[in-house]
Amino acid sequence: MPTPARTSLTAIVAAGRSILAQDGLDELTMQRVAEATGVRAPSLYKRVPGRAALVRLVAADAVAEVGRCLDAVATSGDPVSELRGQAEELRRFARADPHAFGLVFAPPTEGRVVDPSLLAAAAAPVVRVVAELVGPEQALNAARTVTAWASGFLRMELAGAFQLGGDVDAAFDYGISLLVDALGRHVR
Amino acid sequence: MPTPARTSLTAIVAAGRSILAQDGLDELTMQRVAEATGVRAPSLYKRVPGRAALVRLVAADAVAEVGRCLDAVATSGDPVSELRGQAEELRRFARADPHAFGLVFAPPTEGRVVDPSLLAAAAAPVVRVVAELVGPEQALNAARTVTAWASGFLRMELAGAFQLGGDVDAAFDYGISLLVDALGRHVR
DNA sequence: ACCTGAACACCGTTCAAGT
DNA sequence: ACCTGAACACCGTTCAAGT
Repeated sequence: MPTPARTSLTAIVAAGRSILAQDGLDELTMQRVAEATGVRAPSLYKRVPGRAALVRLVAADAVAEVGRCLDAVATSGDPVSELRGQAEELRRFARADPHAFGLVFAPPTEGRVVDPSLLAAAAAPVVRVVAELVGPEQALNAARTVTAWASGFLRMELAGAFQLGGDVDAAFDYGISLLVDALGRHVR
Repeated sequence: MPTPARTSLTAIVAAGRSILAQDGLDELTMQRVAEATGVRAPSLYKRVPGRAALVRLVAADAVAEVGRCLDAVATSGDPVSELRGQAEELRRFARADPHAFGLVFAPPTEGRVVDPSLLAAAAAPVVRVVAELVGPEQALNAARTVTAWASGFLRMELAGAFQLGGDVDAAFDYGISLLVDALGRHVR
């Protein structure tokens, strides 16, 4: 006899993101997710193949959110200030949800990669803004440079890797200014 | 009655790095390290407080190696080619030992940070080369920009995050060229 | 059709007992 | 002093049994 479902994939992923945000990846266990969704751990396997897949779904959810944020923030019409705004927006996200940010570019060897099409969608707003700055031919290379810098900087900042003193805010501003200036000069 | 030690901290860390390199972080278990060092798992606790600390020691070992590589490669006397060489050297390391590279800037929330002084030592060769390029005042900001870009780019590359097509080697070259040019122009 | 308790394999960690 | 087997808590996962 059929039984009504007591949870759903979206509820599971939402619970996963909440636990990740609050207590980190190690605490993102099947048991805690089950508890948060009002079900027992074995029931989760009706919706999700296993923990690794769940972590990947949670990461994908975070990537999608980042993409929406990056898109929403680029509305001024001026590519230079839009690109700065996107960098600052990414920094805001990283600080608001550092565990989720840390999952975005986790190496595939740990079994946590995000679906390629989702990564592409999240990167699209940056490519769009950068294209206005350097033109379509170099847009991809330029967007990759900016994205690499921003994600690397934020990861280092979150990891507490800036240990040589100095003003980290100033270093962030130095970096984005250097890139924006260099890319702006790239136009012809 | 005293018993001669059957293993050592250095042997434990070396075994840990080897297992990490070959099979990834999830396989870096106390049991596998114990097996590789010819001892039982509980004995490891005589040298190491626990798995989290062992992972940190392994990460520190990798960071120290990166620092030595970055130092050894900067000998041409020309800061521009030295900086390019350091970027390529970091890429070589990341490809040779992706799991170790992935551990270098792991977020502190996962409990894996490297000792600040070790990070400083590893970064020192880059700061030295960059200082020749932009002068001492902006050396730290500039080094942070280059390091953030390089580590972010390599992490994305290892994560398979470059999904929009294009030549990834060309994107790496574009990025380091843009940075070197911009920093070179920064001199006065 | 979905949910559950019980069970299994595995891991980190502790500790009393051995040498 | 160092090492070990045994034990404990915990987690991921499977599955037969329930509704």
